[in-house]
Amino acid sequence: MAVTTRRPSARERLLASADELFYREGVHVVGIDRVIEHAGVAKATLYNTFGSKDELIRAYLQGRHKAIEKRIADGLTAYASPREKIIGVFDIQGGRFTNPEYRGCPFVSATAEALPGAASVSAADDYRAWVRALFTDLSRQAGAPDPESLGQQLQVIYDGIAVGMRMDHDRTANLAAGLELVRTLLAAALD
Amino acid sequence: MAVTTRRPSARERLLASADELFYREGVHVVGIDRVIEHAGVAKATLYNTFGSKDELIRAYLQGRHKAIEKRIADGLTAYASPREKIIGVFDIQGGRFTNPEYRGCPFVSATAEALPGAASVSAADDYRAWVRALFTDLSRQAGAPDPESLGQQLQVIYDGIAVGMRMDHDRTANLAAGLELVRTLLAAALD
DNA sequence: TGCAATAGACAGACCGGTCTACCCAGGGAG
DNA sequence: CTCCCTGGGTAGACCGGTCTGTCTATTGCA
Repeated sequence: MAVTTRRPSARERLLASADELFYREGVHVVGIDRVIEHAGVAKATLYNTFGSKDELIRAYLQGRHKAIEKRIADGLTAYASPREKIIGVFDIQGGRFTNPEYRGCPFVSATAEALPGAASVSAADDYRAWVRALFTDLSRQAGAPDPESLGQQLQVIYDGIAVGMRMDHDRTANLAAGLELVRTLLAAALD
Repeated sequence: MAVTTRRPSARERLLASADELFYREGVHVVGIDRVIEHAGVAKATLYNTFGSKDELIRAYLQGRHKAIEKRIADGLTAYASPREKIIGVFDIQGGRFTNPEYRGCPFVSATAEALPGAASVSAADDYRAWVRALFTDLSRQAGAPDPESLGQQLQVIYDGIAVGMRMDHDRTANLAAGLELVRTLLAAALD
């Protein structure tokens, strides 16, 4: 009954390798050679599959985006009201943030020193638009009088937590402060 | 009566060049050769003066730190109460944030892909400790029941605004959301 | 005369990307 | 069943360029 364990394709191994190395050490620091060596894939295969390092970075970020989307979509089913779902987003992501392997928002890191036209920039744009739409939609469903404004404020908190989680030593205090901030904001905007 | 316009020292020119290039394009992207060329200084002088690129980055970040400290200290004299001073920090920094040349928090950018022992990391630690102390002290003076918690929440907002300012297109909405968030938070924590 | 600063060659490593040559499993065709 | 071909993958040399950092030799000024 065991499923035949198919060896992952070269593309899958490349993406897994890029995801691990790019996130842990940074897209600029990690070179192509290390990605292919860690994936056990030839260099020509990388360039046949992705075309350039920039496109590999894009694929890596899009994978992160999809994973976050799925994690939040799955996690939010456990929360009932829109208001609880907003808290839920921070709870779900907070679980990731407290992971010792958390290295900050991959989109913030990848675009920190990116050139204007880089693939990472457009991938980050897509991600941030999705986050904002998520918060704005939930705010609207929760009956906020100005859902755009509330959504943007929630994103400010979301970003602030992620930055503090990467740069500060006391992650617990940071996350707690962010959650407290969310509760205060919701009480003021919805009650 | 004109002050004799002394030519800036090599150290000063190097720091000014590093500040401009490192901030605009990033500490990893900009190489030593561009820094010295823009400063009009020989490479050997750079290494005699700073010892390494890492130490030049540290000096660049320390200069940013001092400049922010001075700008806020000067600006805050225009605000009377501690509570107004808290708003004042965001007003003062918000003026920088809306500058079209704003490229995000230099400490966030410089440490985005830094190796664990890099000079940028310790410089960023110093800066963040100062920001937190600033917010915590003002919160205490404002009579907050839990100044540490309020200070940390203010830093979350501070970070979130900076990230949004770098990554989003609509900076005005981002800054407005952050300021609104600060007012809501202060009303809840101090009233 | 002495010292700091200069220009610039140089070293050694690494970068992204290209290219050649080879291997080998799978699937028709005979 | 066997043969052959195709196509994806592999290994790794190689390219031009850039990186940080060192060193030499020279210049200009006090």
